Amino acid sequence: MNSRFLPPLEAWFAARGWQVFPFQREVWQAAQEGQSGLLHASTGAGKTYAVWFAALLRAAALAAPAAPAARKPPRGLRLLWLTPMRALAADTLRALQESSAMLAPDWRIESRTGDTSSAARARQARQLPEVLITTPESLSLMLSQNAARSQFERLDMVVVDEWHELMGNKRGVQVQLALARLRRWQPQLVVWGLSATLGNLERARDVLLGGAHGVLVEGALRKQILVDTLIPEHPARFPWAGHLGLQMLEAVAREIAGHGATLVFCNTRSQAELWYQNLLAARPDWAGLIALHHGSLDKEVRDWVELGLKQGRLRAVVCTSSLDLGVDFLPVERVLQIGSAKGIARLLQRAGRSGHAPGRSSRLTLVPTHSLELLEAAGAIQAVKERDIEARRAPDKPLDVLVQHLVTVALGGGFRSEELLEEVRGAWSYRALGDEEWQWALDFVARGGQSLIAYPEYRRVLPDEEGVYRVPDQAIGRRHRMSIGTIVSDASIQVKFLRGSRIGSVEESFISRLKQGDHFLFGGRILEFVRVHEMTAYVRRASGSRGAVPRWQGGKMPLSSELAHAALEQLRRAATGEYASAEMRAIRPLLEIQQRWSALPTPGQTLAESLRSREGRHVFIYPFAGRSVHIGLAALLAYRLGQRKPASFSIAVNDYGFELLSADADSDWAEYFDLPHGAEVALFSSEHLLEDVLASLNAAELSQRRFREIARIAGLVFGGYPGQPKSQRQLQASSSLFFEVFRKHDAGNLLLTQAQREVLEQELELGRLRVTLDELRQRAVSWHETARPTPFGFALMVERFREKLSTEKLSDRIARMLRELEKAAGP
DNA sequence: GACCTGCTGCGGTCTG
Repeated sequence: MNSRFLPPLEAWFAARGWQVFPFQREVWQAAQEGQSGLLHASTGAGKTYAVWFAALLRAAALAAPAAPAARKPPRGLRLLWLTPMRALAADTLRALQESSAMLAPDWRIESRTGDTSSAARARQARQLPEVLITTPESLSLMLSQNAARSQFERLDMVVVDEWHELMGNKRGVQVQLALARLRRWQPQLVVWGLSATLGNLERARDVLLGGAHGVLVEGALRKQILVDTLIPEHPARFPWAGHLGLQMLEAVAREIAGHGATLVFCNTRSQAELWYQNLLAARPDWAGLIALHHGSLDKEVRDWVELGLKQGRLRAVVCTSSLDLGVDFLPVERVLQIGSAKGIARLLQRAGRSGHAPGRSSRLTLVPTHSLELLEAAGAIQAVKERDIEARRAPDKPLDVLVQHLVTVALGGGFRSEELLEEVRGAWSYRALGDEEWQWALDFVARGGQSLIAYPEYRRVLPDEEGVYRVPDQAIGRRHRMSIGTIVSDASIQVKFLRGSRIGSVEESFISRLKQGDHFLFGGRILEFVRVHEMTAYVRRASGSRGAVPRWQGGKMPLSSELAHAALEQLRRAATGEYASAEMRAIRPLLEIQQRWSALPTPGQTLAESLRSREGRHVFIYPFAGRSVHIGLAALLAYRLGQRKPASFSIAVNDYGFELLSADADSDWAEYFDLPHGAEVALFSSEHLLEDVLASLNAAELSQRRFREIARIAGLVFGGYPGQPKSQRQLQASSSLFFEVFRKHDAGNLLLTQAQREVLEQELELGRLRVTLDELRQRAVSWHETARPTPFGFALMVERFREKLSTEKLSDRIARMLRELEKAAGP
């Protein structure tokens, strides 16, 4: 490409009254020189950038040496634009088409996800448009076509929008593998990513580019972001625990009434249902002006809500992360976050949903649901000011995604082992893939591994006489294309009115607890359950205002380290009497009770509390490391204490700390924490950490759950044909069958190893657990025997999570039960 | 005196 076309490009923009920013010029310059990179786009919509990039390519195409006069300019795909969401693809397509008359009148600009008619697909199969907007899944599908290579032969540039959303998960790995393939076909390929603010932008660039050289361009437009807190009117009477936060209902309703369109973010779907219902009850005149939006509602319902937001018809929408991304809702003026945002990145993302136009600022208001969240709010506001934002880690060589990719490539023209290995290692996540691991994956798709040799449906890929691996059977190819992707969703039950219109879906377990005639709250309405037929629950509208609320078994996100540290820092200041912010002044009375009865946990000192109650002996410890670390830590300590003296513990955790409870109130195990500094160090040792963690938790059961997802991605378990979903139970049965077969007959199966690794790394956050142990060993323990639960301890006592761990000998247990019986029976 | 968590995203077949 030739840089002399940069000035005309700028003139082109200027003629349309579009401002050109210095960082934009930087991207153009770099891309024209054939460089790849990452643009840190802290503000602005991807679709605007799409126009910039298309303009750049167009200028370059015009600059290329003219084709012989008689010939038409060559057609074919030039720019591939990847977005993580279909809604974004549609939005970007619209923006590009609006400028296409001026930009490139003879270019076709299409989206692969927009028009999925067979005519459109056939046209694209013959000849791709010059600009194609699509998703990671669709790109993989294209790579699975036999003629894939020729479709991409003219490709100049790939841009990955919202890369921060993809890089940390398996969808991002899928993108990495696809890019490695495109780069191999087209070594000059220019790849750019657009990313929101992350704690590790350089790494984000490296992951995208497979470690190859690239630039990082800083988008200079820094949006003003205002974060504040809705302080409870009577902080002293605000609950010490709880997550629903309906005490704030009136205050929230007043906020909504006093401002323009508002998004009300909730952390869970059932919470959103309850808030929507309660807001309507508090302001009946808002019927039709407020709406509900979450991932289990039917697409048609959600589309209606999104349109209403866009057109400015709605005053407020109560939602979950379903509205984190997606098209821009210009009218949104305010964002409310009910309960903990759990992380700074998420908070900024949500804040950015408001004031979505140049020059306008974003405003987010935190709504605490219990007292300690005031502390989190104070920390969050500070962290936002300092832009202390979480990093994202790319998964490390997930073999399920690799196995899927092998079949995709075998379908898309076939591969030779050594060549594909080299290509795969060009993807960041597989840069350290070992030869044995490669051989294992190859063997797995060729024979199904050791234990499945007898089953032809697992011989998915076979080498021909020339050593080219291909898929030998059409049916296998069809099945594979139907299950491409890394998103595994649980089978759920459709909810429909008797007349047939769809409302959404709930989990099977919830419906199975309902009897005919029972009422439940879903989609913002009270429904009466009628019957279940073929994975569909039929309902009718019900009168009344009460009903059970469906619970969905979703992910459990822990408080991020950044936010936890920010909260702990606020405690450090409070310990020295510094209460500078409104949040901290509101929580002051509570923290003073905490200090009076015990002490404040601070970054330099671990607080341990002990309490005797009717339930037994409690120890509370507050490392502020997030709930998943606390689960591992609590189980580990219980295990290590149990090694010294047989005991049985109940465990409770939250994001701030954990509780160990032993029913034996007279036992002296708790005093281990009260010994002179050094005695507890052995408990906090990170020696034999892995063994102890595995021994202390039911790791097999956790792995089995993980394995369900892995089996789906690796293509072991087929989700069923559209319109006839297998029930949850069927899916579980087949994946657990594989799990058992592998464990018994194929212990070296690397998918099993991967399941265990994912549990340790993602569910228990072993790395963070190790860091926490190191911190705990270095800090002094401040030990307090208290007469009653402190504010921090109370929150733990009401946590419902109770995990039994018993290293106690059966006889001791029976003796204890007898003692209790005698006590209960009286003299 | 206080309480009752758990997100999001995509894709596809067959017939005549």
